[in-house]
Amino acid sequence: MVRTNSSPRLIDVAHASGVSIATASRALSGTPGVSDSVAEKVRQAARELGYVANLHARSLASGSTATIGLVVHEIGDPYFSEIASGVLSLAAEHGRTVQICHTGRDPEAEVDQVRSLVANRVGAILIAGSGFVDASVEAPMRFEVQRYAEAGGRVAVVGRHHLGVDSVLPDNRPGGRAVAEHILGLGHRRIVVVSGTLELTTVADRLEGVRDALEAAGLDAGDVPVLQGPFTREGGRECIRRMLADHPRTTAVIALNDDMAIGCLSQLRSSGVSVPGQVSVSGFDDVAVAQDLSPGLTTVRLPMAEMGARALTLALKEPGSRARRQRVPAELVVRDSTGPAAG
Amino acid sequence: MVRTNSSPRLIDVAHASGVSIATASRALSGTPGVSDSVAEKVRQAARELGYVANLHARSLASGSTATIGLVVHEIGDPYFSEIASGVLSLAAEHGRTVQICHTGRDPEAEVDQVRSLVANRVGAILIAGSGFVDASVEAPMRFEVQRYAEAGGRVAVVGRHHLGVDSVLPDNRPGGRAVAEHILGLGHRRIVVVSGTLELTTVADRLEGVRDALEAAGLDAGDVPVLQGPFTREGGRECIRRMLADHPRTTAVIALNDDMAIGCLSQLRSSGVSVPGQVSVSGFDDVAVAQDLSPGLTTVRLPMAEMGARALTLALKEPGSRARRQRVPAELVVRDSTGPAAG
DNA sequence: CTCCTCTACGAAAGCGCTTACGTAAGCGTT
DNA sequence: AACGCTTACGTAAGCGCTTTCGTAGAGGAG
Repeated sequence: MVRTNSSPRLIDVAHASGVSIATASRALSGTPGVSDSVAEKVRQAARELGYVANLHARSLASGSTATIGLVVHEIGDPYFSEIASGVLSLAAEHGRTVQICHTGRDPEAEVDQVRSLVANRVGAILIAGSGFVDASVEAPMRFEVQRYAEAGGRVAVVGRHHLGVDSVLPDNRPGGRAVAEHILGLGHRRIVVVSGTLELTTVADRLEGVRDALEAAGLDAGDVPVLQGPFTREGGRECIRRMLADHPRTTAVIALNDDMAIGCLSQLRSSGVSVPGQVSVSGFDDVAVAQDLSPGLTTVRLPMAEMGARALTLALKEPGSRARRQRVPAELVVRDSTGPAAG
Repeated sequence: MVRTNSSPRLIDVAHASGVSIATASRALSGTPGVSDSVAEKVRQAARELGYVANLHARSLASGSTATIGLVVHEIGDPYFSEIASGVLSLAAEHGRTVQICHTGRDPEAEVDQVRSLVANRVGAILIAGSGFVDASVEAPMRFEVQRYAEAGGRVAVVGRHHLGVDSVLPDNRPGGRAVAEHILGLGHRRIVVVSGTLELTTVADRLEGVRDALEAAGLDAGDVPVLQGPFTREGGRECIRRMLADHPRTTAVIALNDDMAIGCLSQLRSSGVSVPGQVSVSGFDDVAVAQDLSPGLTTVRLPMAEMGARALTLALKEPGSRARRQRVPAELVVRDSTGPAAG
């Protein structure tokens, strides 16, 4: 913390304007019970002194903070940075500051981050990003969140179920179904799914949707290989290399997020496979860059920034008696990376 | 803030372990002067009670915070989100939390954000992103930063001069020169620069570098059109439309950041212009996705995450007697979006 | 045995605010 | 004229910690 020896305190403002510290406090925070003339005098003095309230003292005394905490897996990932952007913009409108933590996709780091936010006594905690299918991995997180919520803290999550708090949930399963139907509708039958680890609920849900479509089309979902890799561009490249080796006759790749899809496009290009001529590729999320790729990426649009903003709105509202859920529709966006199945 | 009625305080830990609150404080914060046996007893009690220190109280009492503030123009922009990622990772290692503000590229919002960080008494402020050429726009920011620094606050900036504080400065000008030399070396002479507003120092510096190369090659820099637009993908698209209309015989586009370059590629593709067959395109920054574009983007690499981390390191160090400057080399990365000039 | 030095701890004074409570003044009622 | 109500302010008690200072007891030196 800055040595505040030089920075004025409330009492300095009070002296300068000839009132008590209590009146000064009320005048500056807008609490009623101060006459207009006095309030203006105080504000004037504060301005002249360059007074800025010490938020730590304020929080300690009042028992409330304007800070909200946001936990993301990796801020460098466009999916999360777009969510963060939505949160930051709305938070600024509400005069609230946001503390961001990233976990590097490590479930333990995640719990640590939440604990540290609790220690900071933030006013609300927002958690973005997939949860884990394995309940035992999810349990410590759930515990921490519940304890915070019971103590009166506000929590909202985006894209995560099972935490027992308010949530903004994208239609992952319907989205998966829509994109798979699109691929099937183009006549593709030799399909491969490129996926992050199935331990993530997001991945599992999207895959579920893909399977729904496959089975609705009378196919055996078991016949469609699911290649797993890191949920990143590099993971996409890796999966394509495996695909080219093990399933060379594939005509369509359904990647379960855009990052992997971008890696897929990149590797296919390096390997001399034309898209969508020989192989069609689809993604999921519609990150900003998806439309500017070549070919433009067919994907499922999720309004990330809006999802972040909505989560914040939920967290700022009075807590309901039970956890609220907001579904966010997923919309298929067809661009140039998918085309009719070759011969 | 969470109603802390239920959450244990230091005094509860002290009682539970049969020591004074002072000893409990020392034991938990690792201050010497407590016997090992007592310290362990206290830690044990804290664990059992699920005690987490109230950071506001701690900050108020000790006059120091573990929080550091980071100001970026737009967190959804990969340039900034990669810097943020570097900062967050290193901060986590130091057990520090990061409060991120984004300004939406509005100089006034920027100053407000800094003020709010000061109010929060953060331990250090990091400012990422270009400054403004116009000194009068920059002045309020400079004033705020100086006041904070004089009060003992630590500030570091990345990619910004003239604020009189420690800085991490990418080699924008040499980078601009390098990429322009590359383009010239490929035989291009009908070149267009696609640029953000010249009011940003980053833009001005890069452009300076480009001009250096042009003049070193014996060309008149005045003959090379500089198309300005928003420093975004959409800006890139817009500039290409203008270029196709006004300078149809152009063979090379030097975009001053990757975002614009991506927009250029996108618009050229929609307009049926082949890259690099008819027109070569280069970018600047080397955002993560640059290598996965089609064609892979020739650009100038800046180690964004490292720059963020370095700025944090500077801010965490003991303040020097004078502002330190760290230069970060810019490295030309040649990929597939640039090729020999046609005919 | 006295004196001094350490060490390990407790008492208590804040850090800079907010806010319950007390009070004086002003005004309308009965 | 006495009473109550309201408004506008001041007094002071904390919020939950850290840290200075004081002190009791242990141990060594003289």
